[in-house]
Amino acid sequence: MSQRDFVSADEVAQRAGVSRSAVSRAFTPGASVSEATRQKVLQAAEELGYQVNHLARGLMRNESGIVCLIVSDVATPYRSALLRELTLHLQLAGKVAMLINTDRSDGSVNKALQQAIRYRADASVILSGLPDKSITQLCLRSGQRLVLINRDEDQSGPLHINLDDREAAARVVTAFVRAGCTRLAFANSEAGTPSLMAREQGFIAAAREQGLDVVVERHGWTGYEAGQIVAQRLLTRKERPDAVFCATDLLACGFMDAARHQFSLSIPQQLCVVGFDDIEQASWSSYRLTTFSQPVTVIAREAVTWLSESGIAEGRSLTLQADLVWRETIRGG
Amino acid sequence: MSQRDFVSADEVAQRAGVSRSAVSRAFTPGASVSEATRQKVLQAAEELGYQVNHLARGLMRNESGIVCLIVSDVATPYRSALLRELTLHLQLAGKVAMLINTDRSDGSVNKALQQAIRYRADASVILSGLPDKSITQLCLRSGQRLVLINRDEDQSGPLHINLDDREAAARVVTAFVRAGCTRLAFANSEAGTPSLMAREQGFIAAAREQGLDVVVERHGWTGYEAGQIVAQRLLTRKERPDAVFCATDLLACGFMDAARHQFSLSIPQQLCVVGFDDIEQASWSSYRLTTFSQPVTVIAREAVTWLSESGIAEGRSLTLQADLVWRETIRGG
DNA sequence: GCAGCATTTGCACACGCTTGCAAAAAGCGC
DNA sequence: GCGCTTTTTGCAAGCGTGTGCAAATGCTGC
Repeated sequence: MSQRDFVSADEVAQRAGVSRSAVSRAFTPGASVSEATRQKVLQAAEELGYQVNHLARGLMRNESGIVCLIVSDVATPYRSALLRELTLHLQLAGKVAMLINTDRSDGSVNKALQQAIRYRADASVILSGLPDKSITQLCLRSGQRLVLINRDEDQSGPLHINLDDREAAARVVTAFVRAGCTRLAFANSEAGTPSLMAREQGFIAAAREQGLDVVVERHGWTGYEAGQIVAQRLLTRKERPDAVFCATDLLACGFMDAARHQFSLSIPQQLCVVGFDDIEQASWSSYRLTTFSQPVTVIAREAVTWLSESGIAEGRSLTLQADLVWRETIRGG
Repeated sequence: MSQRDFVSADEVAQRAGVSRSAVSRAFTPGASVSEATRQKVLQAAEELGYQVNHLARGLMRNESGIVCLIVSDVATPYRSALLRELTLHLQLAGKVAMLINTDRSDGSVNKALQQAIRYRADASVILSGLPDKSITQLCLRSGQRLVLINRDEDQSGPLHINLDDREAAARVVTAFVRAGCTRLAFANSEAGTPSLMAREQGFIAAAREQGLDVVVERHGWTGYEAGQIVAQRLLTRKERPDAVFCATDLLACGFMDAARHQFSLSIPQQLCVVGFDDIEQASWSSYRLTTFSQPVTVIAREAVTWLSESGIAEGRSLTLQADLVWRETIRGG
């Protein structure tokens, strides 16, 4: 390392002609300092370019101001949108985000949580994967807060934020039926995350209530290519589906592109499609996809207010509704 | 705050029946500990769920392991891809990423850098905006490393990583001319960042060498909608362009969608389009956009190796080439 | 000027860790 | 066993900050 030499409170104190405690107090809202000395301190700090050392402050206050965001596939539209909202709200709350990228294994989530502990993060938000119970217990025992987004599995202690995927899926069935569709299909990936599976199961259950069967096809990881592959499989069946619910907008985009360009199907005339997430691309005029919008802003707001509230925070479970935004990939509406 | 109570090295020492220094050394690679005690320590740590406090370690070692990533518009495809690569490489190098979201103002970049100083980040990587020189000087003086990506303005001290935008732009002109295009246009946003302007100017200059004029249209911020608006303006001219270089893939997507769906133009038969960035959507079969791929992996690797190399790091300037990936929005090739 | 009170200030300890230094232990050759 | 060298260990100081406590200062009303 090169010689590192940040200016410390001592130097500021010396320059301002006060004690070091005065400096500390000048930077602590509500501390007991006269306006006169506070000004002297602030000016000296300004001149020297002093910034409070948050490592040391965190050590003393036992509160680092750091919140870990644990997520895989950051570069995905929905994930990055959620990330944007979270960091934004965190910054507004005076916290700072530490970003940890995981692969799709649960092991890497465990490692990420350990990193969160090492930096004494005030809280961790888990957007992907599911950590071992022993690790989450360790976090909670250490007084670190935990937010699980769309992770389903309920344990007391953390804040759980989930969408009502089953209810959404049921609405899709209704819309398809109303559009006169009879051959329903569900396009999914093999990721098997709680929310994806809930959508699938909710869709099948609601269809059955209408006396309809559902063809399910799953492939790979939840992305554009998977959508194309699944389209390949679904659209070559003798009984070609006339309505497809895609577990994800990304899947839907791949699916629609394949349907149009390889199978020359027109949407929604010959094929209705609904997605989930309302990523930006869903509104592009090549897609105009009818889909459910994830309330990312609400999710972020709820998460941040919960994890930054003072006192001990009770574990809670929050279920939000996803709004169906109607565009043009489904007849009627 | 709830009662926070992380297990400390003392507790581990006590359980393992050794001194606190031994615990510290057991967690310091290359420190002087016998294998026997190290094992005792590691086991005790395991049992208690101990994790080294990196705030305290950072305080002592004068090296926090934190690297700040300063970026606006995280949710944008290119930015999030770069972010993914950076966090990935940082983690491989044993660092951890602190993510700071800025709006498009330079002021917010300054604030972000101050935050980086507060957490005593080992380095900061700036992906958007340009901080005041006084702040960057403060960073350097404090021994914090700085990486500026596509920020152009050269100052000694930081590592600068730039693309050869002008050269790329010249290649586009060549390709357009070879495709028989004569009415060239450039679609840009009003953001005016160095790389966007370099592409614009390089394009104009290269066209002039071929004796061709360029119509330039700029609108709003660099996104999909801007591309649509710019298309509106360019495609209603009496002399309709037959080749458009879009400063960004996102612009190109909006542009193409407008060209096709509102103006019923076919690409590349009636209109050639080239983008920049090679975002994922550029390869989607609705676009199949010919574009330049940003070497995000190389950028991330170079940045991380530079900022984590020991000794004092000389400021450097690195110029990379963007590869032209040929798809189907330009005739010939 | 003085007693009585509220406000401000500095001292010193604590936070959890690393590391130089000297003492203790271990290994080695005889 | 003894002197020697090498390895391991514990002590204690220090990193930069926050904060309780007691001393000091300022203010008020007489």
